[in-house]
Amino acid sequence: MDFNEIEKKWQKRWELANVFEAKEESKKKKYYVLEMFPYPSGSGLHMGHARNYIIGDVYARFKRMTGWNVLYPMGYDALGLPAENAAIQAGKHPKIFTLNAIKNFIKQQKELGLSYDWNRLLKSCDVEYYKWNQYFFLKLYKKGLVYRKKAPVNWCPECNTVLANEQVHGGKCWRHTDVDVEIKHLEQWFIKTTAYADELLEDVEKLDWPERIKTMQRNWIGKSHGTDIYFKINNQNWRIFTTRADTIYGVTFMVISAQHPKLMELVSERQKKEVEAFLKRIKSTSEKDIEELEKDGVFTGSYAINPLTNEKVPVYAGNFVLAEYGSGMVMAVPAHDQRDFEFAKKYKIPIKVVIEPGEYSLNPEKMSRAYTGDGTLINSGEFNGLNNRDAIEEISKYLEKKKLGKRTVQYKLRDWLISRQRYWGTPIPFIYCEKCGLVPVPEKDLPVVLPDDVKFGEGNPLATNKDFVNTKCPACGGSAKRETDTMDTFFDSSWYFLRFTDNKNDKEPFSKKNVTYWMPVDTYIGGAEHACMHLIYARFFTKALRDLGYFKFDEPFTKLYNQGMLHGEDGHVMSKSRGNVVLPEEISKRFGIDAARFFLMFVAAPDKDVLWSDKGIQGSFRFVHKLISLFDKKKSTESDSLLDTKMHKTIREVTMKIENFQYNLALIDLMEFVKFLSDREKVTKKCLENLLLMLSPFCPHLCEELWEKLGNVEMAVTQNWPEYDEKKIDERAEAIEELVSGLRSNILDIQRLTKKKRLRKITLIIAKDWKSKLMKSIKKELEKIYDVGEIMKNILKNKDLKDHSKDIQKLLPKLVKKPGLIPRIVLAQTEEEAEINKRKDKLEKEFCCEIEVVREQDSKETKAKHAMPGKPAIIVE
RNA sequence: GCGGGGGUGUCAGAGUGGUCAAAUGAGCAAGGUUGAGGGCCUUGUGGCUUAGUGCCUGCGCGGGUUCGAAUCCCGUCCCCCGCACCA
Repeated sequence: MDFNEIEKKWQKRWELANVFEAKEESKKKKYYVLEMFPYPSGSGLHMGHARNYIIGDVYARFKRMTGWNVLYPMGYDALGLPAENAAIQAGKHPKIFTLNAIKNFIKQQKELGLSYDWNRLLKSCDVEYYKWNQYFFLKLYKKGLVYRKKAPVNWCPECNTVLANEQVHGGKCWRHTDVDVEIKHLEQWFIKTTAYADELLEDVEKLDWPERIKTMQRNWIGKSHGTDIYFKINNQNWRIFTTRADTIYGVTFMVISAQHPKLMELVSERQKKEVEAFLKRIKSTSEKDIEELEKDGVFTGSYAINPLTNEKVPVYAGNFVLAEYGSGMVMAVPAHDQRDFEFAKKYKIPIKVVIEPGEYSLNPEKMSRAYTGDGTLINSGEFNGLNNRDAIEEISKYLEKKKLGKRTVQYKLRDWLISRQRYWGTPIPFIYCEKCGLVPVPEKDLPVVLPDDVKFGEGNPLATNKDFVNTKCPACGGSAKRETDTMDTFFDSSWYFLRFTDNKNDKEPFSKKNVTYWMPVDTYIGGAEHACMHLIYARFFTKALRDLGYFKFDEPFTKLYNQGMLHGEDGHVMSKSRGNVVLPEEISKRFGIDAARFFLMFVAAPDKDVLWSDKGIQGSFRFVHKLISLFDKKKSTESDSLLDTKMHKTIREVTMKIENFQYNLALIDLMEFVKFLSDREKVTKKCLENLLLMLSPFCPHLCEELWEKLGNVEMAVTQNWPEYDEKKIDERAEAIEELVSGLRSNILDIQRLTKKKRLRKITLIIAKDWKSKLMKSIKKELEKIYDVGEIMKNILKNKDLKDHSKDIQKLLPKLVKKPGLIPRIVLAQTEEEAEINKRKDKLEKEFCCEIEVVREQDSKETKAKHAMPGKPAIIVE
């Protein structure tokens, strides 16, 4: 069988028949499956990406077959820095670079057999898409959710432009490795995400998301209760935020962020040089880099007055204080905060203890680290003796009364800095007019089209394009200049899922009807790396648009599924630079894409990180062949209880497991089913059909092919998912089968161990003591009826049993109040014996010897005593 | 630094209080098939022992809770991921 040929054949047929098209008119209930908006990287798609999409594809296919009207679209987050970097370095225009990359992606994705509705395709670099970015930006502006503020940026004097953190390497420019990056403060556009901080936090509870992602979101929003305290510095009030108002008597210095916009106001003439030198030492704006650095700081020359003690303490500028959080300045209590402690030690600042642990006393001279635990207040004036937790409350109240402070709520979540000084993004639709100031582009003048003809590598490409920059003021008609900042690409990915519901609409971003029908996304699939930023922005956007009246739902993604990462065989993340990339097309050539899909879904649970294995896929390849040869078997129309049991049980298990994303386990069940069918002489057509249908989400091409070979005209993808009948599942038939096959392997074992090729006579002695087997069966039955833990608790109430855990099992039946349960199982003994007798002929034939079946009580053999409960003993002559 | 996740057999990975010496696949070994190899099929694959039952050890390391722990708790070591201008 030529796999690549059948892949092409079915991909074509699916496309021609439009089987994956999502339509709004349907009697079925809608289901929206979505994978996170991929960035079409220039290096194409590797196995790691493939795994992600296949996880979604399996689910979408499964949902379609189980009776849902499924929307499963694909689009590309096409704007962004890598394309622009390529433009600067390789001289390729970002548009050509990106469109090529997308073309490649689509081709590769189609070869994977993914069941997207390609009619819904989106590219965020199309004007038809990004004009709606501008539209929404203006809506948010009107709603008062957009503002401008100075913020620090990386600046390369050589490139004459702003650099992304990514373009800064060790404080130097990525293109000019000997040029120091400077920090500039520029006016930037912000979106007030914090306006929704509370709702974003509260609604986390409503989401059916992995608990760890929810935790990360909560931490990211980082709501904390604290107190604003006013310290006088140079006769001006400076607000500082603290969660530890209880330690205010322990303040021995203050630290202002090195990035604080008003820092220079505090710097005295004498200290100016030193501070400037310090600022130069700190190159990058990135917090990551700051926090990896050692605590570093410099005295500003100013002193702050503690509002409660009236003590004068020095103000330092420091690299470990965040300008963006709280007030950008902290009161430092070295005795009770580790960072403050380290700083104080370094600059020989006094340490003042204000909390006593209780069991022992703290000596500021001898402390090796800060004491951050709870305790009783000392050295704190009238608050001495209070427990420190109560003191937070008391001191805050006191400060409020004296108008020296205020209790507040502080969020770690910051407003979203949305402007980028870059070309390859959505132009921010604003105009600067000398007379009228900042003027929004009127909605009717949208879109502001990104010009193609620009120069890269010398300053900001948009700013140097005269045709773009020079324009007329929409208010007064005078000459004016366009905003040259573009939007963060997270803006694009914050609402793309809405556009999929109505991607061709040129009158509005989406119709209310469609968005109401399809949204919210039922299952959203993507990596945990988006746990904070993208998912917060998208949630924020949804809430903001809801309040603008576009729809009524509060949350965009009902359920979130985090897929794991695929690593290369060397254990590292797959990446071109590591050279451990595995390409789907190469694997497909060797094994067919279905075997690859099978392996990827089989190797581990979809949410786990796994290692690619070239050897491992061999097993999947073998399975595919086994499956194909299964179809050469004789087909029978007659079924039996064992076959029914296996089939219905498999359907039950597989259905449940796919629903829960336990693809790996579902595939094991299917493999075992195939093995079972292969070992039988005849199989029914129904079995084979159901098998194919269940396997079709994983190996769609091959299943279509085999499905057709069975004589079916309608495609497998259009079929309904097989249903199971609980009544047809006969656990006992299975148990007997197990017993007999166990017997067989026992005989084989003996053959091997005795090295006798031919056994003359085998005596099977059926043990009288079936207890153990019985117990197991009983327990299994019990588990269906009771919670086992409950039963154990009941047993434990009987004190005498405490030391006899092994006996507990034996006592289980006594606890069973359900009559009839035990007799039914006891009955099984004789049935099993009969079953063995039935198979005797077959076994004799197989081993070419005589087989005798006796019951234990009939046997004089002493060895019969050792007959294993549950398995017949065997005597070999 | 802060936040999140994870350490299971030769390997990749199931299993998250009891039916566990631990699914499944890979690897390795033996046997069968084959002119040979490959492929395929069967069996085995922690240790000791038995024809079989059994016992010991065992899920990063050290403690604890429990009748019972890979699974829960505490401590500890190591690895991975995110941290706001990468998407």
